[in-house]
Amino acid sequence: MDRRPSSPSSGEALLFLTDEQLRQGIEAMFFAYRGFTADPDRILADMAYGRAHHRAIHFIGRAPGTTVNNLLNILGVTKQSLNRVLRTLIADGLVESKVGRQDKRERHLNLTQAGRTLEQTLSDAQRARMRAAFRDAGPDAVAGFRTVLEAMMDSEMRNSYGSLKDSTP
Amino acid sequence: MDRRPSSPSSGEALLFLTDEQLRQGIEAMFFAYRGFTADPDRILADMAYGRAHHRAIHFIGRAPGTTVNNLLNILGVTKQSLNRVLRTLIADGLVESKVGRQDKRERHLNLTQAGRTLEQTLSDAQRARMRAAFRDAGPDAVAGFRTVLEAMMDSEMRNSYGSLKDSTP
DNA sequence: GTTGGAGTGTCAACAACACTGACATAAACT
DNA sequence: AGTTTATGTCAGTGTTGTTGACACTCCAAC
Repeated sequence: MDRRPSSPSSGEALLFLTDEQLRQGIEAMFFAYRGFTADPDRILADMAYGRAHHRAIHFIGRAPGTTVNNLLNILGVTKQSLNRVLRTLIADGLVESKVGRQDKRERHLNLTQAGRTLEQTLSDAQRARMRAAFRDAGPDAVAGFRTVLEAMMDSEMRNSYGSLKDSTP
Repeated sequence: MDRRPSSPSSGEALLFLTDEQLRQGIEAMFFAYRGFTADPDRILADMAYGRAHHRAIHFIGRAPGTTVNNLLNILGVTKQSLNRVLRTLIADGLVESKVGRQDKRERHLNLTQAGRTLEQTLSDAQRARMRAAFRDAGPDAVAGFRTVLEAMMDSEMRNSYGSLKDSTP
């Protein structure tokens, strides 16, 4: 019903995207995301951790000293959900939580040495796959990949993403 | 440690990917996937369904008459997990299951009219976002996006993806 | 032709991780 | 002093994944 054959009509540089092309994009996203999380999932399955722990560790490693509230915004989960994960990570000595100096209500989160080690392990597996995919696809494809992904984010997410992207020049 | 500055050295068209570039790719994937599922998730939250129902409906709509086992391979979950989802969808009259004619062990799955309607609703939301992202990014970026995603899949997934991709010329 | 194994689908119970709602504490702000 | 903000916790619920056990069907070897 929404199907437009690939016959241009106006003078603009419009993209005529068929239903089928869009569905293929959707499925590519589904399968690729599964591949994307497969390696860390395998590693974490052996420990008592899951994907939620991985995400917390990743973003704490990425923005050391971040507050709980900031992490909450990045991850987009409830504080109860995050708290369950953080509690186990702190109890297991992978993350440390320090009361803020200026604002003593805040807790600043950092990875311990053990936390950094696990972060490296998980991240190595995921980066290896990403590196292989990037290498197979070539530089132009990588640029396109990034462009489409950024366009697919919600605007609030784009803010979180952008601040992380710019934080390490 | 793995950090290589962007200075080419050999004659090959190698990509020098810094740790930072790879991390950005990982985060782009994370945030984009959230955006990608956000719209259907919102719609499904009002009904008694979740993302698993969406996936089942999508792939049944995509490959009508498929068997439970085939769906299992595509989705990559246990048959028990899929069965719970299918049971509710069948009970609610969105999917119908017919015993195979040749092999009576198999069940062939199809969307009912109501099922097709829901599939359209969910798919419309997701396609709209995908279309907007594709349009913003441009044709070259779209091609790159697809290339990288295909390279990121596991090989078994690539088979499922490929067969779907080719099924509708 | 019967038996045994492989393939397929179903039911039950459990674990992980998300959610809401309510509440407590401490610090900061006005 | 009263309100807001940041964080943590307890209890309850829902979705979605898991394993284990079991029934039915097919096919092939005996």
